Amino acid sequence: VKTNRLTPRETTIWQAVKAFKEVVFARIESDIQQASGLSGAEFGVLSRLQDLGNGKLSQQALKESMGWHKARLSHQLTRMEGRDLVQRVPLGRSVVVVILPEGDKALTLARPAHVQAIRKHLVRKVTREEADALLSAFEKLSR
Amino acid sequence: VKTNRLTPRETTIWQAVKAFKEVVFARIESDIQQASGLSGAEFGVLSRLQDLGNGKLSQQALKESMGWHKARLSHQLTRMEGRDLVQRVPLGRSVVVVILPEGDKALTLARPAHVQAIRKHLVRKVTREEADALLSAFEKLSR
DNA sequence: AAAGATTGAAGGTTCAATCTTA
DNA sequence: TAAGATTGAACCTTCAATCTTT
Repeated sequence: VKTNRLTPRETTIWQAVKAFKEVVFARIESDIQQASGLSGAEFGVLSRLQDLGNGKLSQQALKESMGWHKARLSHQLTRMEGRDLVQRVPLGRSVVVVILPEGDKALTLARPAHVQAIRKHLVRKVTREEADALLSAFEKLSR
Repeated sequence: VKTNRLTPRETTIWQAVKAFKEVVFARIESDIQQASGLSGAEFGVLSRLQDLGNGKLSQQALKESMGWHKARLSHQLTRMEGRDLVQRVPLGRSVVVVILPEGDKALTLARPAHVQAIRKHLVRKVTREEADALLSAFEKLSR
């Protein structure tokens, strides 16, 4: 059948999905920001620099690990250099990204906040069974 | 206990949630854009103008129905006026927003694409039971 | 003054076009 | 040339500051 409208049930699902997306991420990122001044994107970049490269990583490797497109990372690094969180070091035709002291300091503040926020706003809010159900549903939906 | 790291299970949940958020919305908005040229935000504004006000709504009412802050709507309307999708009409100290022919045309194309996209990328991918589980989990998480 | 709205800056994201260096 | 990266434009979002009209 050719329909132009969602059923009430479909509408409910769609609304719930939208609300979830907006609310949960906003809360988690807000907690990280309060604790460290870092945005979610900044935290992601800095953690990978520290975890995967001990504070130093090629832009190429950083791009892969974030799953980002080159332009996205480039713009992000430009902003982060402006805030003295990282520094770019040209190397041949590529670039190495290095954490600066400011970035390191902020990351130290952000790490525990990140863990606590995910537990508070996500993990602890559902039972183990509900979490399992979410996981299997998300797996099918993201395929 | 004071921990600085998520457990493997927590990490899995967090990754799944992030993947879900990025993938599902990107797919749905991409389908709408292909069919009509409208972004998700534009589609939201135009649908409400049509559904709630028959093509014409006060900016105030539009803001409420979108659940947006004033600046967000103002910037959005500025862009949409630039694309000739809507027009602002000053009225006392407030503003009435009117759909223009371009907006109406695009909306006609977008509506069926929106419905199909939600079914294709969301509703049909999970069983009824899984959808119920998602709904109850989202309800708890968004509170 | 207060309500309704706009503006500018800063951060984020995507695309296409461009630069740079091996 | 081609890989690695940058740039500019357009869109999106938030915050604080600023009109504007009653």
